Amino acid sequence: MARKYWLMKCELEACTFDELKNNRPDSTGKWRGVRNYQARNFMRDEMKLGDWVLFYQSNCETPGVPGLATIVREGYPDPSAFDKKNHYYDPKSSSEKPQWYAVDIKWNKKLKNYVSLREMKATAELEGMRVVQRFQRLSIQDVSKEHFQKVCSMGGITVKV
DNA sequence: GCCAACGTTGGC
DNA sequence: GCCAACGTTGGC
Repeated sequence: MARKYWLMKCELEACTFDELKNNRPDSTGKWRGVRNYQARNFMRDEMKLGDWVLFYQSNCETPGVPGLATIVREGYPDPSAFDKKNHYYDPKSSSEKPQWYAVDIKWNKKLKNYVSLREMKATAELEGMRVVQRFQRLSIQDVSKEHFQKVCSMGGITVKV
């Protein structure tokens, strides 16, 4: 099956890209707390081991992509939805009938140059990419191979895709 | 099942 | 901190 490419948004205060590398066991982050059905479906149905991820930082001074990650655990029921004390607790979700899913991602490679959203918007080849569209709030987005490669080359690295 | 109200996202 | 857009909720 063909490998897929994704963009995952993370707010800076949640976890920076460097923190993912240095502060997490095995440089692996558990992507939990997503409460949007479209993003849920991507995690539950489509993200596969080894898929590439553009790690995107939102809600900060210079939104953009600092680096790459890979999927190391495919969709599994999000445990934070079962935990009453958790901010993301959802009574509609149960282990018998989970509503929400999570994946784990692993730090992979830092781009030589940070690729800002502003640059991406100014790049003709990235036209049509979800993230450059105004008011695009989806936190997990599918990315075409061409767009993925373009962002990597803007970041100063080449990746075997 | 419509749709107004509300909450959240996220760039600027 | 503003505010447009959009997903979700809930009354009817």
